[in-house]
Amino acid sequence: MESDVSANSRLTITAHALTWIGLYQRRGHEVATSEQIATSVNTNPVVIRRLLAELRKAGLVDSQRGAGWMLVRDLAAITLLDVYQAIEPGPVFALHRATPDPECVVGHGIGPAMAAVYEEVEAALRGELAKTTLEDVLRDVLKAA
Amino acid sequence: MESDVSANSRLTITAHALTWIGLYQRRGHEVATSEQIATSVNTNPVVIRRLLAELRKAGLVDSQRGAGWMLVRDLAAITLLDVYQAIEPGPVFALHRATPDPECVVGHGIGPAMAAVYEEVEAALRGELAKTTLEDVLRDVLKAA
DNA sequence: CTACTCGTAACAGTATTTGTTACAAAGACG
DNA sequence: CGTCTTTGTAACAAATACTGTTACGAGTAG
Repeated sequence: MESDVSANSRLTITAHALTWIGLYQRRGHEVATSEQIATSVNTNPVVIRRLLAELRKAGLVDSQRGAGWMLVRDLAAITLLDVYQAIEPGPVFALHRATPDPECVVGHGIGPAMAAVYEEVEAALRGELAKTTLEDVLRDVLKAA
Repeated sequence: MESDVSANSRLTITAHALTWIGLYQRRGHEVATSEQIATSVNTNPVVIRRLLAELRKAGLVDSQRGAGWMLVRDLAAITLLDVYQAIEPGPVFALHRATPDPECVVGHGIGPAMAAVYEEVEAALRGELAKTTLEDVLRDVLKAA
């Protein structure tokens, strides 16, 4: 009814996947398959492969056919900002879809004014995401168990 | 191609509308019509009425049939956070759509862990939006002219 | 060769945002 | 009282995004 599916669960899913791989590797395994991860996340393996493919482009994970996925960096060296930037290239806020009336004072100047604000907002958002590493996330997860 | 329409322009449009009303009133007019505002924003009047209707619920503006819209508070007393909260009730990030595997350590603990992070991120976002008033926006707009 | 898994295209279903038309409702005013 | 203006909303279409799903080709290991 008001489940708000507009919001992205991509960061949640991806952080979940990476944390799972990290814990699995820490327990002595080489690689994790997308199906194993998908079982924990409760989704389809293709969803996992799609997201992890983005992370591979960003150099956070690597994969091998017939085997599975592995971390390139340690969990402590990956922040949520790294993950966010790998999977969410777009901004949170957008300017006008259609160019406002340039004859109007407000229509002329509102774009740059709002853009300046949005830049600071996104910087604050990124700064906050950078504070948390996946090691922090795993610590919280294990503490809750 | 890469226009990123996923991002919301609602905050931009609404801030534009309020700033326009504020300037119009400052020039001696009582009310502004949705059609006047829509001309400056370059959109349909119904889009303006829909967004301003949300703001009316939040007590930021008022309207009269056959007349138009007016500010309830001064521009200096309205922050972008006020506007944001009036039109964007949902969070930026969402948790899993389907409940993750509760048998898995990660699946069990990842939800609360990410929720805690998201809460701080949204707090930072709100804090940043609260720093700017519509008076600040109007000042920027007039400075650019 | 066989089996396993990744890599990816293709598609459907759902939801949101935006733009648009249409029309009823409420006031202002002569 | 009748007319005109504008709001208040419903209804609909188009564009976009996200998620889930099936299908199948492409590597790699044993």
